[in-house]
Amino acid sequence: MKSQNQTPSTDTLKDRTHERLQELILTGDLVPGSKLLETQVAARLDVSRATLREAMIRLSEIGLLVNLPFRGTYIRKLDRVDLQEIYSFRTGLEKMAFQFGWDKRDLISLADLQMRNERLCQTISDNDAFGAIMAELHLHDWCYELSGHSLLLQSWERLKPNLQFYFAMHQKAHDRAGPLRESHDEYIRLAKGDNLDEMLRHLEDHMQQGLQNTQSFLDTTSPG
Amino acid sequence: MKSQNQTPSTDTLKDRTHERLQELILTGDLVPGSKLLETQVAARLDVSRATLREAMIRLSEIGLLVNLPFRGTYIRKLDRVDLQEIYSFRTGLEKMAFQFGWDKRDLISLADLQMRNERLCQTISDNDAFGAIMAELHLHDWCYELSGHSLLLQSWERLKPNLQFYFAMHQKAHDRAGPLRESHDEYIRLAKGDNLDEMLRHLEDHMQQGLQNTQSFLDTTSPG
DNA sequence: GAGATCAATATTGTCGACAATATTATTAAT
DNA sequence: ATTAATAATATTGTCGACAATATTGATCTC
Repeated sequence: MKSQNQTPSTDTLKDRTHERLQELILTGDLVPGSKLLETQVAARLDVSRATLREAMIRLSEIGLLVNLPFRGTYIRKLDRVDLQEIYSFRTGLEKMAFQFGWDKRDLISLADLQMRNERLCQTISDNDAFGAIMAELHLHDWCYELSGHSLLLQSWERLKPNLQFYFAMHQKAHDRAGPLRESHDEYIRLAKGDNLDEMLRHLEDHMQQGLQNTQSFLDTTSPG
Repeated sequence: MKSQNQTPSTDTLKDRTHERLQELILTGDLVPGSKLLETQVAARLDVSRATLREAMIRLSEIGLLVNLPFRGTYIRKLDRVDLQEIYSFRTGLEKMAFQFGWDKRDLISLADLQMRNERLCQTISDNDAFGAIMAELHLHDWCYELSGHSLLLQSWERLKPNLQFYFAMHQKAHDRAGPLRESHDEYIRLAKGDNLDEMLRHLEDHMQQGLQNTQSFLDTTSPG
């Protein structure tokens, strides 16, 4: 009667703990810069310390947590320079993605892109701030999936939570803070077009604009 | 009398285990594709399973190990497509590094570059294959350090062990397999010059050549 | 009263044992 | 003899306890 190795048990407690802890960080439930007490967090998530520690390692690798041996693990702090690095690196990655994927575009994938943009516009119209963040990231996922480059995709998947972190903090600060409705119009237009260089050049602008938007709230919040 | 928090205990057993295990993989002591039995490896390294597991997670994140939940952890396999991805991604990263660092070059850093190249030539002359691998990687470290971009550097540090892995396997296959003595002459010349575009274009060729060299042995070894 | 020295507490690092799952060996049925 | 079902074994996942280190608090000296 058991499903046996039909479903080969892909879910470990460690993985679920990883997910839930990331959620807690991205929600802002755990405040940036604060120390994470293993016993306390383990109790809150109802897992053992060993399991929690395994989950935390991956978040430390990504950069959402910072681990100091024997000293403790801290939530990443908001920092202007870090944010700039995230964006400049992201720009480079996304340019790579478009270069790798440019010739792989077809009607199906372009229709997919169109859909992702429409979903983004929808969430913005609905005033669903969190949904808009997720929808924007999902829109940008497109080029990485298109590229068919697993290392590139992995790298983006590692970077994404950090972006999401800043987005969430931004959103938490002033609560009308998501992307603008027409912010991706040019992006989509060029992605559908046939001029790669123009697309790459636009990416710089697009990212710069995104950085400005996200960066703005850092002045008001943390003076350092 | 105790040094106290003068030296804030940066060394954990987990970290040393991580290093040693990576060493074992890169030496080819643990054969590609083979399964890693936790009890066995833990005994060999004289650490507990919990400690070993924490060390393995980081190696899995990098890609040197592949973890299947409840099934086990395996040494990465040699694969032609993977190697191509490593190289194409590396090309993109290194182009980024040169773009970020181009204006930061000065006499000191260029002298540093020169020294790294000389050391590489020296190890090649000495027929020190392993040393040559390390020296070549260290030469390429230069541009990432120059860029001053921590995310970019991190990304390179993650990719590097995988390259080293293929280099080591190559070297193990036919044992005269390191980089050629003059392979970096053009690279150095352009890095010292004032034409970024030319440098970037050369990078493509340089990497393509490196790929060809490293890739060659895959045919003879593993047919798949 | 400020600063240093040492004890007490809290927190992280490491370990060995148990539980859950997968793999292998055995048996039974056709 | 081949395949399916089941028992036995091996391996990974998870836990609670102990050891090592850091942090806090108290005591002492000047």
